[in-house]
Amino acid sequence: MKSIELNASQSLKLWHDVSLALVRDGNRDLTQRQLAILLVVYLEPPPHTVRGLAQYLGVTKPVITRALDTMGHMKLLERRRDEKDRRNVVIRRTVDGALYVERLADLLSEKAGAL
Amino acid sequence: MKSIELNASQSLKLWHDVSLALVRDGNRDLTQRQLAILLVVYLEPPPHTVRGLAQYLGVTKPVITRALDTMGHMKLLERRRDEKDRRNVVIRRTVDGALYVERLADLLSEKAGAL
DNA sequence: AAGATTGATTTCGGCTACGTAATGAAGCTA
DNA sequence: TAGCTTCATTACGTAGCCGAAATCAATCTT
Repeated sequence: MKSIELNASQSLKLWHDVSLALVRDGNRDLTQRQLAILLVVYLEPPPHTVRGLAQYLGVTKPVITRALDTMGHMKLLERRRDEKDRRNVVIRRTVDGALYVERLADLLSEKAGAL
Repeated sequence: MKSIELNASQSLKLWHDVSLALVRDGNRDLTQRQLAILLVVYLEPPPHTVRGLAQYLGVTKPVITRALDTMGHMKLLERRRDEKDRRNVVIRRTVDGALYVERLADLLSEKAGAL
């Protein structure tokens, strides 16, 4: 496995390179908040609820609801009622979302390797 | 100097951690595009023009103009007429902008170190 | 000097996200 | 079962960014 040494200046360059690649790809779909939410759902252990995400990210619940609307429509994740307590909505991963995150990881990996 | 080994999964976690920190800080000011523009200005050698940035980032010129309006108002960078060819606008760094980028670098460094 | 070209900005109508507050729906309590 | 509490969503008015096309200013061409 390829690996690198990473210092402050290089991590900044990594952020620059990846941001640049995302912008060039026309990746205007997700806001910073939406991407953060997506990563939490895919990198933190489930279950995820609206309230939980809102609290974890330090934003209001409508922010989460709207992000779920948008990303749900993109099929990047999925809402499901919690059958144990039907007030809750459980956010679940999807195949498309997993692919999206995987592509981001590939991009990061590629840019990190090029440092 | 602290340094780490970075693979695909870890770089993804780094992105997650930094995104999360930015969202939690209420860092809702800059869009992904704006941040990308800012980093280009601060990490790539000058001079930077509207046309040059637009071409480099693969966006239209009005996108750059508007981003400069916004970030100029935040004092993150500065417009200046090019005296050699007064059609051009040269984008210059500012103290506030440098501090902003530096804080991002610190954040990245901190999160990278914690991996 | 007239017209074409180049660089940046402004205008336009449209879309998306925002925060706050109100509403809806489910579960809990007494 | 009536009334709180909790979770999520919707409503509402505001603000910002979008792309495309029009405009403005400076320079170049001939």
